[in-house]
Amino acid sequence: MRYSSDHKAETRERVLKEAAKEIRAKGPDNVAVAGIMARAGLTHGGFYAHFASKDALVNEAIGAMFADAHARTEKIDAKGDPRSVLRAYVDFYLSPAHRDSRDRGCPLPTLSGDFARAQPATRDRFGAGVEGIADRLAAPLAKLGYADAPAEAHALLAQLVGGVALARAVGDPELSDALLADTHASIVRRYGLEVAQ
Amino acid sequence: MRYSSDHKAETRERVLKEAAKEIRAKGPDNVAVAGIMARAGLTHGGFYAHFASKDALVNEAIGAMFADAHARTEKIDAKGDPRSVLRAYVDFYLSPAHRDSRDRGCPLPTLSGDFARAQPATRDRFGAGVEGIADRLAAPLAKLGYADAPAEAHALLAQLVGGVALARAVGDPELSDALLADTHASIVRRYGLEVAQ
DNA sequence: TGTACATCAGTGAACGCGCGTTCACTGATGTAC
DNA sequence: TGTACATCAGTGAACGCGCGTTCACTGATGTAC
Repeated sequence: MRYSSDHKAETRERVLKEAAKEIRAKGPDNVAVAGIMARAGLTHGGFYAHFASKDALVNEAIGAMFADAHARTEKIDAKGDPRSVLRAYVDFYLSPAHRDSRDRGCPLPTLSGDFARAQPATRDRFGAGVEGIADRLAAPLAKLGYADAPAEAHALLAQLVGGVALARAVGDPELSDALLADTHASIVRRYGLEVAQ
Repeated sequence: MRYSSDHKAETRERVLKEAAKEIRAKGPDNVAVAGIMARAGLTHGGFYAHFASKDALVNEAIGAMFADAHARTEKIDAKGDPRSVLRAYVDFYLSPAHRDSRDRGCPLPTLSGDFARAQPATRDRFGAGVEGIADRLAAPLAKLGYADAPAEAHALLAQLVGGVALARAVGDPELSDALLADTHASIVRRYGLEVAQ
């Protein structure tokens, strides 16, 4: 069955997208090649026409995950006021909705543990994703007058990631909500984001 | 080979301890029953005389992990001045040494991703560990006059956990060091911990 | 005190299963003539 | 325009391997007599 010239590229893209979702939801070690291919409407045998190995897929999926998360919050940057931008990020990031949708949200809280044990090439890609998100936080922080905005962005990102990571891992729903709310309040207070929104 | 009456309990404890180390280092899905038993000087067949299943072992190992991490930082609480206590925690937590010793450090940065996907019983145990550490941070915060010390402790713990989680996952050593240092500086500034230590 | 037996922590072979990977094959379509 | 062939994305059976779990067995020691 021969297809149009870009059919293969489209299939590859579809597999990558499914992989990016599954990996965020289950972690790289708990997704199976056959499962991802089935989600993409294919059988597992064809996988190796697109990727050299499962590791290679995971590696490439990292880029897709960050791109996906980025696209989801893109319009936030359009708000002019840096305080509003920052507040919108923080509201989204520490929301119960974000906590409860691992497969569509930011890869950092779910996967930093898994990738701490991964190959250097994989960790480099992950690091690039971290810097990408930190840069997006640094922009409004710089506008707000923070002298070392990149450093401030690191500290803020750490808190966002930790808040969601803990809220997701904890069994008790009340504790989970409290972790989100308390982290949120701390950030809002620190950066003077009360009035924004 | 019949042994002294508490021999079995000692063996069980040894297996648990090895499991707690291995799980922190590799994640629950990447440790094998046979491997843990071998580290404990036994063959894998005897495992089920001590634990009902691998899941049960992981469950019990969570308690051992938090107890181990707690023991490692126990003397910090002895410092009287709450500012010194807090500063010592933060110094330890965000140190390169802690980042580089996953198998002996705090379970939160490494395992919150894995346990977000675990059984409710497992997540409840994990949640108890989170609250235990948060309580230890809340004590000095309360002494420093924070009105809602438990909430403040949640926000601080989130930042500590996120900082280490990111620093461990990232490939570039410079970025990793920067994440630790920037997070550390942010906390020191916020809680006025410059003078202490 | 000495002997036969029961106990039970630990051994090691075996099982079933899921998964990553390989490979011979299919069959629709573009291309050469 | 029509026919034979080459291409190649995708199929599905099969492989080897690691792992969780089971189970018949071992053999040192406590206990009953």
